[in-house]
Amino acid sequence: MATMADIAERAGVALSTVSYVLSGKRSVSEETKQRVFRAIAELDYQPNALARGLASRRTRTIGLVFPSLTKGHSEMRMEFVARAAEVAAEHGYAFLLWTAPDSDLELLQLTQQGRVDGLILMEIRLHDSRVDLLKERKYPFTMIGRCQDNDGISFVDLDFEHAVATAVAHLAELGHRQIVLLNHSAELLEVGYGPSVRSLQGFERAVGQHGIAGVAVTSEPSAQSGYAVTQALLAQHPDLSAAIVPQETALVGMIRALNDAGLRVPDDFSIVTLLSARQAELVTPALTSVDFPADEMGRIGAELLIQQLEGQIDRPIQRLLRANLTVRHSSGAYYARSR
Amino acid sequence: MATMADIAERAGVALSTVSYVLSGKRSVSEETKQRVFRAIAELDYQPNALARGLASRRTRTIGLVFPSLTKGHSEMRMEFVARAAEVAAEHGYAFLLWTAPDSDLELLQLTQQGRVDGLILMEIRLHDSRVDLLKERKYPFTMIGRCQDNDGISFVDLDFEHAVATAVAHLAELGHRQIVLLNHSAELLEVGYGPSVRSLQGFERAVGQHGIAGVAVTSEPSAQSGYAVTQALLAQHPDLSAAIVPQETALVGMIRALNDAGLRVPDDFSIVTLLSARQAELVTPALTSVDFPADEMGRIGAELLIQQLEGQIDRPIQRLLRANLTVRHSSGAYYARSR
DNA sequence: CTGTTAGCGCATTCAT
DNA sequence: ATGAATGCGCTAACAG
Repeated sequence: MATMADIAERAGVALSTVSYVLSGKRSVSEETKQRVFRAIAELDYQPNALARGLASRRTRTIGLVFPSLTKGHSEMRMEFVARAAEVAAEHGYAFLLWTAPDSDLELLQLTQQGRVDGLILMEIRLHDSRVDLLKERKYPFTMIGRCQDNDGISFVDLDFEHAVATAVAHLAELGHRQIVLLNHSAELLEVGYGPSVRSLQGFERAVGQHGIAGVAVTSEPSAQSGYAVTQALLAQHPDLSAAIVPQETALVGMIRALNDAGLRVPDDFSIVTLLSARQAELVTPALTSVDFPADEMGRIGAELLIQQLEGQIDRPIQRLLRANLTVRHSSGAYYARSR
Repeated sequence: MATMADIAERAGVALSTVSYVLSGKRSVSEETKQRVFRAIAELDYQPNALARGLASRRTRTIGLVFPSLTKGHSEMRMEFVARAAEVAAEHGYAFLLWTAPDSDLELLQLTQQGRVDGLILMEIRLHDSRVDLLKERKYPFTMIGRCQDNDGISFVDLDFEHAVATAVAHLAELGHRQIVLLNHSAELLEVGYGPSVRSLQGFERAVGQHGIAGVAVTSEPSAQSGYAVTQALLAQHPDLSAAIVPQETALVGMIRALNDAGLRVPDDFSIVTLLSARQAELVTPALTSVDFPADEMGRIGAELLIQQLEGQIDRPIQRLLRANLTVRHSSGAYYARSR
């Protein structure tokens, strides 16, 4: 493998000149440039990223701390990842996927290994020790999600309160008087997982404003759990006629429980999902949804980090996105209109 | 940030001794070891991965070349990625996600930058120039998928012929006399995308063996396309009573087209999917599926590469997995049994 | 405009 | 069992 020294020798210039031709950090005569470029082409030279990183103290690599699979990865999370990786590449950055450290210590170690210039964090809790850690060390990072206190941190998040309120308003307008929020797992709510907590807050406020009855329950992320929870709900609240469901797995269980109870969706029971458009398209029957802008969040998360690393911003940028509600119908006529 | 020199000074030993304590590549007295470890703890030292990689010519990082989002990423692909990343971490490797280079040149450059020790390739075609390229350069890599000729290359792949044949057998046994394969897009078939080609081969052979009529069509990966293709199918082949569907998006379109035509799934029309268990669980109504072992393939893909990098194998390992058929029912009773 | 040189932080060879 | 010294391939300060 050719090195910079090989190029310098072949082009008959100093090693540093090759470096400067490549970086453009000082002017080089056109003729010299051409000689260098020719040598590079002839020797099929490609700069060594490690040596570059070591000398410049910049790796041009960003990392994303990725929640472990075993916790049940949602399609949404993967949309963040895929889009963030793509954006990184567009900006000339490599993308390191780091499965979630069990302890904050491991996260700290990652930051000390010099593999990446900065990190994207996701699955943020209202009070998150990882955030405190990185903040204290002044390590560059952005969040997909947000804490309670976000002073000095760039993030992109969905306005869950608004999203759920939108769903409630839609159902209230359809005439529903008693609706349920099938929230994420009880565990997530307890540890202060932002989306869970804020969805619940938005739900309670909105049902109050619309003067309708609201029941909030949690479900594990599985069809089994969604099925069981729905059965219990139907028994306890026979007047329920609609649900807001922010998770795909429990949603499937709910639909089957309703069907088994003789209720057809959406004729006898309305459901509004909170899913990415990609996911919502895959649900049968077609359901109205508040569209979680997952790829947009992945994109912005990566862009904010890169901007921060390149000193393009002097203070944190905090983006709180609002999701739109898309009314979907089960009939194939839908396809004709949506084309 | 503490460096090895800091540790050496604090422990009162040579820099190289610290290195050897860490690597264990030569014996060090117990007492010296302890002094070094204490210094490491006191200074919160963490080795710099770049310097290590530069000096040792091993990064302990593997890369996965990831098909671009714009081509429509399937849940399956993300399962490969997530599981491979997890396995890498378990083995102490970092995991670089590289969005698919448009050209082979870019792939070549990646291998020359020294960022990774080896690559995992996916979305393999029967004749794949990327594979030829890496093979020619003797660059370490493994495939999730396989080519026509796989001499000297480790891979893990699903036996698609067998998978589709299993589905055909199941449908034949149920009494179906005319069935359709709703294959991946025509484009993928044309470029020789392995799963498409092999699924088709398995389908044609199996329908022949069972003496039933088989119709093979392609669909773009969208509900719209699945809907349109199904409408055309029903018009041209009124005796069709079952389908084999290896993609989730077209599947949704097919189900809706059937419903709009007054056909209920699975009562009036049988569908066997070829999806990961994770995906299949999310389909409503519940459908029998040949379970694509996506995470297993991600795991093996990563493990084969790491074994190869660590010299644990002397010749290629080629794993062709067989998928099992899971019979699913729409009733909630299913949950009770599957628990 | 260009060349020389000193590190970046570590692994490893050569000494002892 | 340990130290000293060299170099991995590059960036950037220094020198002209």
